Amino acid sequence: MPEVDAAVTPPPARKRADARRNQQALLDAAAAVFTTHGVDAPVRVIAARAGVGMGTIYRHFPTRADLVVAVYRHQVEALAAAAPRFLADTTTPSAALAQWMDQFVDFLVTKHGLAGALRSEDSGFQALHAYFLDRLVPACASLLDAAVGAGQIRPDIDALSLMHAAGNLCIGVEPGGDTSYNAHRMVALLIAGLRQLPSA
Amino acid sequence: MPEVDAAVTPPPARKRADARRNQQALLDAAAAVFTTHGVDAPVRVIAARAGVGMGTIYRHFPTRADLVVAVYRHQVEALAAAAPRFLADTTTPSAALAQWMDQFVDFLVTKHGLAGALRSEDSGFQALHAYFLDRLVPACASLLDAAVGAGQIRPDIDALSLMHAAGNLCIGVEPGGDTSYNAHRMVALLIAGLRQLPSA
DNA sequence: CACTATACGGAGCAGCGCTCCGCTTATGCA
DNA sequence: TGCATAAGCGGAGCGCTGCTCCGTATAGTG
Repeated sequence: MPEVDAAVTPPPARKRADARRNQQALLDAAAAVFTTHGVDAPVRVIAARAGVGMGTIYRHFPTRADLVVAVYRHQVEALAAAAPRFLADTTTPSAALAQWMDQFVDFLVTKHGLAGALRSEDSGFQALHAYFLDRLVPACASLLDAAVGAGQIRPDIDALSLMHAAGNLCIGVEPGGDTSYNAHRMVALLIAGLRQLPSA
Repeated sequence: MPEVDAAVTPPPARKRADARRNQQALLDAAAAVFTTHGVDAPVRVIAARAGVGMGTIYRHFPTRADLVVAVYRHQVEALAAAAPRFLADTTTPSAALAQWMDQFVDFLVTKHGLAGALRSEDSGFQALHAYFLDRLVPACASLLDAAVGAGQIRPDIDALSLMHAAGNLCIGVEPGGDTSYNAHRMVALLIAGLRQLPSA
């Protein structure tokens, strides 16, 4: 059955060279524009920066979410992969949870408007929502379960809600923000609240 | 000095009858449209519902925030006024804070998209932000200070940040939402976290 | 009743997301 | 190397927004 290998790496209908080039150009352009103008930047701007037409951007990334996911995929995967490591390297599961959440907050806060987009009901961001949840909720759940198992935090909360809350707490926060509001501290407070065991 | 009364109720350049009528019609229309389509509803829709033209809506309410504030002013004032009552009627200051916050969450959650709008950096919502902060932060601060004074919660958080966080936790929540996420619970968790005294 | 300050209406402009289709070009084959 | 053709490209254009501007209508006044 040599097809096994072929199935794993099916010469994926290798695209034309210019198509691949444009796709990469779009990713680079989007990454740049997202950091300066946020993930809500006009599509035209991204296309212009990549030096392609409107049609091209929509062919490669049918919805805005597809583009956002493609740009941040690496970082999201890394965050998901970091969860078990945190669990192993940290003294207590609840500390691991807190640290991982801090990483999550860092990620969101440095991405101009991403947290808001994640929250948006706007169709076209659906896929973004789905991808983030799919990758990060299980990672969060593993930490949460460990902490619950160790009796360190109350069991009556699910990972989805926790991620949801943490994400919300990051909305509108800018790295260089001059307000007193601090997303890290708020998420830490939330986790502190989780330590209040219901019976205690 | 009979002018004192005149200063309190200065016959405020009494407007034309049709102007007053239209203003009221706009308020009614906006209230209705906001509840069905959210505070981001197209201006044209509100104008049409009130039976007036585009120009009229912008003359009475130059920015969208002005309209939103006008529609919800009563409820916001009531919320602000309720704070001292909660403090008097509740056994402990921190319980009063929790209950008042619950009221705040109720208010936001039942107002389709208001929490999101409050968070928006969008110019034109600035006034909304300012008004809410101006009315509610002092109310929250009075409860917070009382609780801190009673040694029930940690002192290293300001009312503005707390309101900010609670508001964020309500973003995107719909009253009949079928998700597991519950804004009330999350805000309660946050306050529970506040009970963790820093020294303890 | 006439006159004027006040208010009204909606056409129109600019910016956005997204689609659609005629044109261009890379690629495999002879 | 040259050609046929599928694959890909570009941007004009549509529909929907927020918001402005100015010619028109009318409420209030003497």
